[in-house]
Formats: sequence, structure tokens, C-alpha cells
Amino acid sequence: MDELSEKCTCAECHMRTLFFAHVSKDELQKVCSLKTEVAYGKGDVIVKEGDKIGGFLYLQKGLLKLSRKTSDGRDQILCISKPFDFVSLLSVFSASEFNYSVTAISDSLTCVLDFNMVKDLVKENGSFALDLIQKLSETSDQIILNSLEIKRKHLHGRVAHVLLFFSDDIYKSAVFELPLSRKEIAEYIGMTTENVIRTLSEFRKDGIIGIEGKRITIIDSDRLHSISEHG
Amino acid sequence: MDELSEKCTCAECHMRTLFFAHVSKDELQKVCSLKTEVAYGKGDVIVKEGDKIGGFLYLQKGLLKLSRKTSDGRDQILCISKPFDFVSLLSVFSASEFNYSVTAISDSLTCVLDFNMVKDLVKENGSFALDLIQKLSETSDQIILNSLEIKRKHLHGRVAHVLLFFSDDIYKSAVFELPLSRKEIAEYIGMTTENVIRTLSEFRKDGIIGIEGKRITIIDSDRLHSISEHG
DNA sequence: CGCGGCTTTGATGTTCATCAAGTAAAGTGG
DNA sequence: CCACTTTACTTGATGAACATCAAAGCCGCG
Repeated sequence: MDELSEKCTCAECHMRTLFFAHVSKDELQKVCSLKTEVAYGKGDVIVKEGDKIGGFLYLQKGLLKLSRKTSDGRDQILCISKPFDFVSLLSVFSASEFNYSVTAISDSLTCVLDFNMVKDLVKENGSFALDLIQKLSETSDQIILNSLEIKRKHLHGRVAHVLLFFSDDIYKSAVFELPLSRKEIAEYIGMTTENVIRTLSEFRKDGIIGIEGKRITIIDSDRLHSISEHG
Repeated sequence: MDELSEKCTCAECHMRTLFFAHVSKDELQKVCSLKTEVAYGKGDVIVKEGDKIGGFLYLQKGLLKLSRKTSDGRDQILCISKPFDFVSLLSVFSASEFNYSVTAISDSLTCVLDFNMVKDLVKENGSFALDLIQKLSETSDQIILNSLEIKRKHLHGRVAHVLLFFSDDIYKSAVFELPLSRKEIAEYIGMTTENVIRTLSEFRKDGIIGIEGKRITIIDSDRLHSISEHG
């Protein structure tokens, strides 16, 4: 118990309420006894596409990107993941290797649990199994829906979409530091770097946003929402 | 037992090996006792976006499309689902309403289980829970990966991709009847109907495929694979 | 300090959506 | 069963959206 709370404050871990709501103290202790916390700096690769799936990965703090390499050597970003949101649940249960790479796009803290422990917990605790299924389902729903939304929009709409994602969903502030390079934004929404930059510049010229390097200020949020929605 | 095998031959149901591998005869009987089989004709709407999630739906025979309406009134098809593949697992566990519509694109037979029964089974049978999680995970992985593949391709590659999907994955034959209209293909791969037709015509002129209405013949499969892969 | 990667802008060409117009096929009501 | 309507399919012409190419400034880092 003491040892547990020394390693990390599992007792106060947000995972407990969200993910382990139906897990007893004893069960939690068992799972947490074999956990490892790892800190990553911005840009660090946490998982590489094709890596053997070892542990069950959970994001405590920070931001990650999930990406894969296309057969012609370019990168595609499938989603940006924040704590609570996606627990790198993708393909953990369906494959023996990761289908995607995971990279920290801001300083991050992960918690790695023993995969077999988690599997045992699923087997033994039906309520936890249901919670896990729900979380997994939500995660994929979100990715699929988001991907369809981006697909249906034109360049301007897509860039607006990304800006609003960071402003509304991640930072909850009109001013924020973009954690992605222009190139990464392009990889995320499926366009070229040049056109991302061009579109951002146009938004600036039209007084919709302010840009100082990576620092973005949303000036006319209504307008940006309208562009995101109707092109 | 007799009654069970009269309703449908649950004992031989393919679901049993794939999905219910770790479910006992008694458990299976309990779940199957409350099942309903429903047949649908081509074009029939099985589930409409926004419908309350009632049962746990499983495809026994046929082909379905999953689609949603965009805010500007167009349709987007997210995936084509065949038996075994996607068990309309999407959003069943994460939402109270369906996020997508489900429509039969060929004559189909579905099996509807009581959702609470399935949930109980998850709670009581840990091995089934793991099987379900794996299936769910595979399904979403497939959709996400497929969506990324389509996204990275140009028109020609996308059309080739769809043709090969039906030829290689679904019908396993060089000759087949397209179950989708040109318009639906367009909705699936994110382009206009006109350009789908134009691209098909070009493939025909180049001697890559044969077209008689909905009947497609893959003549030069290698070439089509190459187009799908490298544009 | 110089090299490589990120950023920016402009010019150019390609890809693709849109518009228009016509044919074929399939359902509908008298 | 046939005229009628609607829906699916097809082709061409045009312009808009977007990628590509080119060139230069900027910044961090060894």
C-alpha cells in the first residue's frame, strides 16, 4: 500500500475513476504493482509501427500523435490523443504488433501496465470488461467520425477544423501553442504543407486568427466555426 | 434443444465458432432463445442513423453498407460489411443511438440478439469478453486502415481499390455483379459520380476491365493492383 | 558559422468538381 | 400494357481547387 503510493499516487490516479471504476482496491493494487511510469519529451517516439505489443499503455499527461507510413514513404496522422481520450487502445487486442507509431507531441507521461494482468482483469471482472469495451468503442467511433468529417471538407474547412480542435477540445483557450508543425498538420488532414501555410496566412490576412510562429490566437471564432462547417 | 434447432440451426451457426468459441452450450441456448432472424432485400434499410439501439445485430448472409449523412445533406459510406467481418459492432457499446445507417446492398439475413443478454454474457464469461474485444478491435482497425488507404490515393487508385475489394475480398472472382451504384461508389471513396464513371470507362478503354452494366470483369488484375498501389 | 530542416510566398500545371445535356433503364399510374 | 416520370448512367466542356516546383528567409543545433 505504501509502496504503491510511493511509485505513483495510484489512489488518486484519474484512471481509477474513468477506467477502473468497477475495480476493487485489491485488484487495482495487483495491476498497479507491475506498472511502469515513463516520461517522454516532445518528439520522442514511444511506439514504432511494427513493434511487438508488450504492455498496455496509458497516457497520464501530455499529447500524442498516432501515425503510420504509407507504402510510398509519406506519413499519415490518424489522430491526436490526449489523456482520458484514447488510451492507445487501438489494435492492442487485435494484433501482436502495433499498426501505428505513437509519438509524443508535447512532454508526456505514460503508465505501462502488464498486458496479461489487464487480460486477467477482463476475464475476472465483468464490469471492468464492459467499461473497457465502452471506452474502446468510443475511441474508435471518435476516430472514424473525425476522419469522415475531415474527408468531407475542403482545405479551408480542414484547417479551421484542426485549429478549433486544439482551441476548443484540447487547450480550451483562444490562444495556444500549436504542438504540430505545418507539415504534421498537413499529414493529419491530408493536404500539402504549402497549402496549410497558405490557408493559415489567408486566415491571418482576413483577421480570423493571429499567428506568431507556433502561437495561434483565435480572433473570430464564429467565422472559423462557419468555415469549418460550410467550407 | 429441439426448439432451438428448429428456430435456426444455432448448433451449426458460424457465429458459434467465430464469436462464441468460449461459450458453453447452456449459455448459447440462453442467448439464442431470445434471438430473432430477419431477412432483408437489396436496398432495405436495416438501421437508420439516430435509431435507438435495441438489439445486438449480427449478419449471417449478404452484404451491408454503413453510411451517415453529412450536415450538407450528402451521404458518406464508411464501410461495406460482409458476414464474419463487421458485426455492426460499431457504437453499439458506446452510444444509445446508432451513429450510422445500415442498409442491405444485397439480399441479407440478420440475427438479432437481446442486448442485455449479450452484456450479461460479457460479465459472466471472461473468455467471451476477450473474444468480443478482439473482434471489435479488428473491426475498427480494418475500417480505420481502409479509410487511410483510400485517403492517400488518387481517383484512379481509389476506383481500382474498390474493384479489387469486391473481386479479391468479397466475391473471390474476376467476374462479379457490382452491388453498389456508381453514386454509392462515389460516396464510398469520396469523389463525384461522374468521375467514378469516367474512371471506369478509361479502365475499360485500356483493356483493364470489362463492363456490362453492373457486371464487371477484371481482365488485367496485375495492372489494376499496380494502379491501386501507385496511382 | 554553416548545414539541414521548417516556414513562407509565388508561379505553373494537374487533378478533379461542377455544369450541361443526352441516353438508357426502371419504376408508376391509368 | 403503354405512356409517363423518375432515377441511373454516360460523355464533354469549363473552371476551381489543389499539388508541384522553385526560391528564399528563418531558426536551431552541432
